[in-house]
This record gives sequence, structure tokens and C-alpha cells, in this order.
Amino acid sequence: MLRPTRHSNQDDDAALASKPIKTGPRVYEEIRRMAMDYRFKPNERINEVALAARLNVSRSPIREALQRLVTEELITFQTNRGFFCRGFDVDEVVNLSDVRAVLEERSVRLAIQRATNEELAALVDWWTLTMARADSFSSAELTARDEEFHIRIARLSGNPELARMLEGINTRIHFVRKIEVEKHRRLSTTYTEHSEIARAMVARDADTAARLMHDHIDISVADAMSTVREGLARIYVDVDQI
Amino acid sequence: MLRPTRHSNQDDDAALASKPIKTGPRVYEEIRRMAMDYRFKPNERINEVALAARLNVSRSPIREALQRLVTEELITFQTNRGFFCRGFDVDEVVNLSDVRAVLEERSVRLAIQRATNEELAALVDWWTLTMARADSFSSAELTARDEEFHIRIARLSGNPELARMLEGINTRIHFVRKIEVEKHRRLSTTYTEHSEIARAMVARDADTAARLMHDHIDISVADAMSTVREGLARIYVDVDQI
DNA sequence: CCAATCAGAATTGTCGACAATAGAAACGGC
DNA sequence: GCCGTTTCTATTGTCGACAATTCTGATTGG
Repeated sequence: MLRPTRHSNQDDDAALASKPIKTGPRVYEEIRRMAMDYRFKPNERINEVALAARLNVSRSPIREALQRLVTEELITFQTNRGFFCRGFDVDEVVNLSDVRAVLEERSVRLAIQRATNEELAALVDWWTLTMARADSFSSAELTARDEEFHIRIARLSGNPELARMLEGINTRIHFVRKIEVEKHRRLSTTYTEHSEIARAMVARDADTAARLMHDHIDISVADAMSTVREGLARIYVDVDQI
Repeated sequence: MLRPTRHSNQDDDAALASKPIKTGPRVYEEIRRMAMDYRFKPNERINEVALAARLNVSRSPIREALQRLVTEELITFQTNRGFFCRGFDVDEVVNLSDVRAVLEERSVRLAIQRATNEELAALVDWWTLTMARADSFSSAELTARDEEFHIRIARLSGNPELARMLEGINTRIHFVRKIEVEKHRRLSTTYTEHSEIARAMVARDADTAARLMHDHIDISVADAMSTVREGLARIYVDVDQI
């Protein structure tokens, strides 16, 4: 079969002969990533044509991706005015943490109730291994492992809706969590809490596990404020470096 | 005021002259409503051009609305195959109810902690009035009141994220809830549970209120199965009546 | 009779164009 | 000099068109 017309890809990554990744999903994922990392400044208006040019596509897939991100709360929208980056404020972080704490508690309880011994053992092993290698991970990688720990438990809960909601919260607090990870790293604080939670799960001690999980997540307003402050500094500094 | 000649428009509201409602939001709301009420059959493929014709718009706003509904879990999507109505199965209802129970518990607890006496009194009054008029309401109206009761509490919690998540769940279980309301009505079961919850809230008795709320929401798998069964019957009967 | 194959039809994915709206700049009256 | 108005520009909202893909169903070989 003959290769159909290639439309004007001059720079960027593309052009590797094969193009297995559909533009729609690719664009969505790319913009999502940008929003998660606050590559748009808080409340910044997002110019569709500029973004389209940047990603080498037309406005249609851009708009569809943005609309989708609107319901994910990563982007906001005003009719006839367009799309904006979400804000970045303390209240939101605190409120999301509150919801998250409740859901994660339920998550561990269900996981303890439903997961097999093998699954729980695998969780402990995986985290132990992760801890052993912790120093070799970048902050981004470590953050990803942190997120994965919680997601794994959510999966073990056997309730996909619960897992999905927690993933949604995760994407929204990804940025602050990354900052927290770096803060921890600076202070050389080890992640003993995850280990303790996993141990309580293996022991099928639901109350202890739930309590540990709650305390692990619960963020004081003071902590949130300092983290958000550091986040703001980072946003307005790192920008334009790429 | 004289009404200028309306040319052609056979069905729908149409065209120019007075058009205060933007098509984008209108289309979104309309499709959303259809999805909530299962006007699309479960897992049915949604034809974009047909839907566009039905709503007298082009495919662009249709697709944008659908994409948005995808992340609301009211619609599913497969690349190159298009959009589908979500399924309709017992597991989902059970899982959502589980999550909902947890969130609603948190909701009442926070509301008890943060709402003023006046706000709680207003809640009681409003529900008492609603009950008094219950017989004059249609099932749809009664369902809306039921939903509003819970949403009001969520708002009183002072945590907008919590409220938003509960609203998301509500739209997804709207259909089964409506069937439950009708079931209740057939059996002449009165809604005493809401009143009891509200009373416990006024008394600032968090544990009691939380327990009542949990029991109110918790759905046994058997109940869910019968409700879903009735829902399926309704879906495949009422269709085409409009 | 069934399975695989292959055209034709239907549907989705993406684009560029144009109209409608909002935003910015220039203007003028006070 | 300042505020409201007007004009011009930038951006969004929607559309129709075409390419790419999937679906349908008829055909053929076993």
C-alpha cells in the first residue's frame, strides 16, 4: 500500500516514518501532562491557536482534549472566553486531601477484606524494593512510585469506581505531591509510613491500617500553605526553561 | 409585542431571532440529560451525524459535549469507533453506592461541624414542606427533591470538592434512583429517613447522623439487582415513545 | 453450509474557513 | 487629563469538506 500524503511536520519529535500514536489521544495526554505540571500558569488563558501550532495539529483535537480536561477539573472554561488553567490555591488542596483521606481509608479497608495473601505480600515486596532503590530515583520517579503505592491499594479494593476517583484526585494534586516528595527528600525523611500501612494490611488489621492511612494523608492547613507557596515559586521560576 | 413570522422550523426551537442560549452549552446539557435517562440504550453506539441532525447543529459541538461526558463516565469512547452509551449493570451501581455512602457520611459530619443553626433549621423546614406536598409531585420531581436533599447537605459541608464528587455520582445513578423512588411510591413507603437524618443534624449528633446516612444509602446487592432489572425493562420499553 | 476475503457504504478524525464575540487601541468630548 | 465611545484586531464558535478507518454484506472457495 502506498503511503498517503504527510502533512507538513517540520520540527518536533514526529517524522519517525511510522506514526502509531493517534493524534487525538496523544494531544489529550500531552495537554493533560502540561496541566498537571502547571506548565500553564494558574488562571492563565490558554490560546487555542498557539497550542495547536505548538502541537502541530488543528484546533479540533485541541478543543476536544480541553473540554475533556474541564470535567477533570484540570482546566476551566468560560463561554466565548475560552479555556483557562485551573487556579492553584490552598483551599483546594486542603479540600481534596480531606476527600482523599476518606476514600483511601475505605480503600484499605476493602483491600484488607478482599485481597489475597499473595497480593498483599506482593505489595509489601514491591514497596520494600522501591525503598531500597529510593536514592537512585529522581523526584519525579519517586513521586510516581508514591502514587502507585496508593493506586495499587485502590485496585486491590475491588471497587473500580473508588480507584478511578482516587486517580482523579491524584492527577489534581500531583504537583503538590511532587513538591512534598522533594521536601521529604531534602529532610531525608524516610517513607516508613507506607511500610507500616502495608504491614498492617498483611496482618489484616483494618482499624490500624485505616488510621495510619488517614494520618499519612491528612494535611494540616499550615503544611498545605507552605507547600503551595513553594509550588507557586516553582511555577513562576521554571517556566520558559523549555 | 409582535412575533415576527417564524419560517419553516418544524420541530425543536430553532434558528435566529431570539437565541439567548448558546448552542455549545445547550447541546452539552441536552446530551447529558439523554445519557442520564438512558435515552440511548446501554452500550449503544452513538451516531454523531444523526445526533447532530437531531439537535440541528454540526458535529463539532456534539463531539465536544460527548468528550466531556466521557470523563463524567456517562459516555464511553473507543478510538476510530466512536462514542457509546455507558453500560447498565449491577456492579457499577453497587460500587458507586459504596463510594457514595462513604462520601455522604463525611458530608453530614462536616455539615454538622460547620453549618449554622439557621442553615440546619432551613434544611429541616424545607424537607418537611416537601414531604407535606409529596403527593402532588411527579416521580421525576420527587427524585429531584431527593437528590437536592443530599446536595444541600454536601453544600453545607463547606467542601466544594466533596459536593462536586457527590453530584457526579448523582448524575450517574440518577436513573436507578428514579426507579427506586417509584418503587417506594408504589409501596407507599414514606421518606422518614431524611427527616431523621435532618433531626440528628440539628441535634449535632454526628455519629447518629452518619449511621443513619450510611444505612439510608447502603444498597444490598439483591436490591440493586431487582432495581437494575426493572430499569432495563423500562429502558427497552419506553424507548421510541418520543 | 460456513469461513475468509474483498468491494462498497457508512462513520469517524482532522482540517481550514468564516462568522460571532470579546479584547485592545485609538478617538473625542468634557 | 480622564472616562466613555468607537473602531480595529485577536480569539473563539460552528460549520462543511475531505481523508482515514471501520462496518456491512455479497461473493467465492473449501
